[in-house]
Amino acid sequence: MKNKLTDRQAEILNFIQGYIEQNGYAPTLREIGKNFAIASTFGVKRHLDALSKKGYLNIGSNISRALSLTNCKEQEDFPAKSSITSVKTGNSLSEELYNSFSQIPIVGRVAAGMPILAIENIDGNVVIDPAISKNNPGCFALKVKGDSMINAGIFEGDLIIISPQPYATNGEIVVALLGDEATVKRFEKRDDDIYLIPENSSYPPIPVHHREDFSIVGKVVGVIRWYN
Amino acid sequence: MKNKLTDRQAEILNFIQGYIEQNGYAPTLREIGKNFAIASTFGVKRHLDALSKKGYLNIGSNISRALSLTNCKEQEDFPAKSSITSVKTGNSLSEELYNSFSQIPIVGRVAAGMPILAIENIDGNVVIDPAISKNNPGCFALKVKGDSMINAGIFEGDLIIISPQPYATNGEIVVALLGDEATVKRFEKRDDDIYLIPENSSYPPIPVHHREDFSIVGKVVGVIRWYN
DNA sequence: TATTGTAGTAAACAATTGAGCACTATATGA
DNA sequence: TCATATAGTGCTCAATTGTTTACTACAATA
Repeated sequence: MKNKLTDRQAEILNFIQGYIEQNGYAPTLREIGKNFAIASTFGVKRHLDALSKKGYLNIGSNISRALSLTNCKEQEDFPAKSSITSVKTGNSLSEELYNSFSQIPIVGRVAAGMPILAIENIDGNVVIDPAISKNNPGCFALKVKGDSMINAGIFEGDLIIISPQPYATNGEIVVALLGDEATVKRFEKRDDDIYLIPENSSYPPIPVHHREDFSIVGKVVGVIRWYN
Repeated sequence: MKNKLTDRQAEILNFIQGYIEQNGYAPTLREIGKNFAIASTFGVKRHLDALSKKGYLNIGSNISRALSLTNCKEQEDFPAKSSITSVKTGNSLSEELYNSFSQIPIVGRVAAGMPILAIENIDGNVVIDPAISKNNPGCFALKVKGDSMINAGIFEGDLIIISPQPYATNGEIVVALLGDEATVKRFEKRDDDIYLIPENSSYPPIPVHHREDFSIVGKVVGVIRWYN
């Protein structure tokens, strides 16, 4: 397992496990800190984040006492190195989820250049079905602004899942760059002319075949919407 | 322990147990209230105090999410209650499928009775963001048929995520049973009249206030669509 | 030398969350 | 009819608690 814990992290993980067993609920950051003489909650938090990133801990964000161990932990007590096969079969769901197989970044803002691929703009992460991310390596999520695709069932605030690719075929919904701006549109090629077609009768198709600042970022492979 | 629980108390105890199993930590007063349409935390708290007094629940005072079951619960569980209840609470279902992660069942077909809760109809599973299933314990997915909600961005073939609850508030999108049929509609209550409103101008609102075969299955908390 | 990862402090902030009070309503029995 | 238990609303309050920013320190390493 590549996710090795530091001594400190292992200690803390151990403490959390014990605390939960004793009390039936998880400790707070401050309680953990108190037990390890860590005065700042931030110091504790970074340990927890590390444990989470390495797949040993689930953390409910912004939720009190929402720590729970993954199934990883129990196995960890004996340091036999596990093969790929056992990782795959064992209790692999949690591992897969945390190995960025199905946890993909949400790119919040879309600005100049090719910022979609920049790490700076990441707004968070969302877990999607592993079956999807497996078929679309490198995929990421975008939060939709505007209403140009409502007839295609893509609304403001929706998350769209993008599979990066520089091309598209007729009828596919794509994310494209037009100069500085990134938009979601339906891709349509007629003869030699290429159009980006909004799925909203209020907006006209955009001819792009003559534009040099046009490029395709990727194909929209999914839409996710959460109410509230 | 001979301290008998009221129906309400038993329901709530059950919910807490399920929540903890699914999330690894206990719900808040408000989360419990939300699931039982109890608006005031005080209403919830008194139920919990009763459960505690009767020996079914440990409550950490002034501590967030510090509910844990006593061993009482498991022993007295489900005396001879109906099969619906046990299916619904999903001890068999959720324990295996949910595990510590957010894999929820997809209910394929919707037919007579209350088949949404029957195991037979399960069509597969889908992984959703843990943040969602955490807030909507017992949620499941449905595959949409028909076009009555296209203006709300819900298309044929989409997966909608349902949080089971027998009530709804104005404007929410719900899955409701009308006799043998289950449909997705927007819930609207005007004075004493209740309507199920299709989000498609081709269809008229359906008045249901006088119908005895009407019931609400749950609230639509999310939509997921995958393009081939 | 510069960079990266780990480890920690201090302080401020905002959201979550349990507790409490006053009040209403309904059903059950004595 | 009166008391009691159950069930709920609407509200306020204060404590708990996770998050974030800015800064320091040390060891390993490229």
